[in-house]
Amino acid sequence: MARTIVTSALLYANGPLHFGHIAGAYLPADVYARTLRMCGDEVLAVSGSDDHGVAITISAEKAGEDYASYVARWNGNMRATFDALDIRYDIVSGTSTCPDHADLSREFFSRLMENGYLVERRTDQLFCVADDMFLADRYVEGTCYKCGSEGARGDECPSCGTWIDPLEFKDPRCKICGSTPEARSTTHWYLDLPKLRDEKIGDWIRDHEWKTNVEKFIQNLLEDVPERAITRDMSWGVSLPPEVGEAGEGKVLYVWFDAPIGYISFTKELMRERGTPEAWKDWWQSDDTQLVHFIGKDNIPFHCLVFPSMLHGTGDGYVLPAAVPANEFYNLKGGKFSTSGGNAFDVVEFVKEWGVDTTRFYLCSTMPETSDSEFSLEQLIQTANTALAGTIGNLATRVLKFIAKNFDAVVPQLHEQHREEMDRLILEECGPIEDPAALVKEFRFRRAAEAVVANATVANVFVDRLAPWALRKEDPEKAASALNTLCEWLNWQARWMAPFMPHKAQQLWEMLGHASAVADQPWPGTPSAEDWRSLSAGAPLGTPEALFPRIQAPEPKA
RNA sequence: GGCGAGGUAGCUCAGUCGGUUAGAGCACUGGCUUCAUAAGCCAGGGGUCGCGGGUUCAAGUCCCGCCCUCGCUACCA
Repeated sequence: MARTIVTSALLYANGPLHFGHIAGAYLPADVYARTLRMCGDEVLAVSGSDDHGVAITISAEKAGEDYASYVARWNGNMRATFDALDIRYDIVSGTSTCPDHADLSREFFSRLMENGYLVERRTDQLFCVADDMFLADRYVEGTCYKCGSEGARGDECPSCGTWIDPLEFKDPRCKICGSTPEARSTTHWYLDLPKLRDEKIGDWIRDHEWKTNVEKFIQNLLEDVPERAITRDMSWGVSLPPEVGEAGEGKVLYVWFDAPIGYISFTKELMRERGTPEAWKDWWQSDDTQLVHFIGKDNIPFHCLVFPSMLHGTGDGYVLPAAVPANEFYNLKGGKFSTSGGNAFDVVEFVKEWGVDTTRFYLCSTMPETSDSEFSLEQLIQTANTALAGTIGNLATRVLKFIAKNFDAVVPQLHEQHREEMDRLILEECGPIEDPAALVKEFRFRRAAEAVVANATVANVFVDRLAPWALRKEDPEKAASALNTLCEWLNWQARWMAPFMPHKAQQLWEMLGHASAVADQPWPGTPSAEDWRSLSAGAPLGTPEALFPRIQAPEPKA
């Protein structure tokens, strides 16, 4: 049995989850996991929050909260959003709350050090006495020593674009409190990415098949990959392992170092809860596992270069990612979703108003797979009314209501003399039938969503060709055979819908008279004449209701 | 400044290794149908593929230059 670890980027616990995140890394992961599970694969889906880092401590202090509860709040927001959209993981944890996280992160550090992939360096950095902390480049500002403009940041001058060395500012200011920081000497550890690259991972990256939008980015990056500091002077985070000695006091692992390790530590946490504490190794240290990271494009360097380097550098046989289906960005009104910039809305409220499945489907059908794409409420409503209500929902009601009125609300009989004609018609002559799962496995979610609708169109064409309302009078047996065929088709339609629209799929499944869960059904693939039928004539059907009631477009707001 | 992505129909987007008349959905127009949620089916109009050069028998696709948009630039899909 194939086994796959599906991860979604750990969300930085510093703000709410918005549609950009969801369309980028969470919904595709969920659809992918649901699809693989129906296909019979074993899947482990992992996500959570990335809780450490300076930005969080600063925001928490501004909000007057302690770090842990600040982080817990955003982690809670994430869980609530997942629930609202029915996005499911085997575990959603957080790097500050997962009991296995700190130890495993330190173990990574230690193993990398043993294997000679860490470099210790002493450098000068600006330290704010008032705030009692070393200042990350971005938290320093001053007058640009090249163009003289004020308000240059510690990393770059926005006026002239010069790369700034904050130590060269004549008038450095702490961006947090405005006081003048001083230079202090500090020791940090660097991940020796050039060495890791040269000792195998470079070849692996070059030879690996990446999604096209990842390929160029990563190959370029590989050319001059720098050493990267993986420690920071602060208290909120994972402390360093004891073997670094006194130099490690008051320091923690840098967030981007410990964050991806969360995928593994969360798995450990889950397996311990399940009572099989060693089972995480079967996933993470097994050659048979397929590791798939769902992320947004901004995370490409970490997941395609840095994290694989770390995994390889431990020498502990960790699996390297098989695929990193990074999405581009999902925009709102031409700009990025941004909660701080006000260009966003409350996802939970939105879903309450427009519906889980409708939202999921629309996001799938507009996902930024190959280039940035655009979210629009008008289009969502249009999609809901045409593809969902018109094509799929109406197919179900036109068939099932007709049967309820004229065929006693049971599966009509297929008369043998019609079998061949019916099969040929619907399987060959009413349009192409596509397998959405095949497209999902290629990470083509947009086309997969289209395929679900296109398959419903096949049945709509079939209805129009046979016109059962006329046939009922001329040749009732043939009408029964046609309607039987349509019931069988709906039986497929519900399963095709399940990974994308779990609730509506279940609702349709029940309308067909099933009591089971559609998500537990094996994936159907595409039908072939030999064995695509499974319903028994005379089996009672459920009550047909509009699957997707049409929605009224809201009055344009002034 | 550096790096990356993008500019294709009114809108949102596909376009593989360069290869017939450049595709889809929505929107629009016309016809058919009346089972169904004013739903369905069929047909049609609509494009100088950002601009200018070049390579080629052949360029949306490759090369050079330019314009515009967006993102990242080390905390945020």
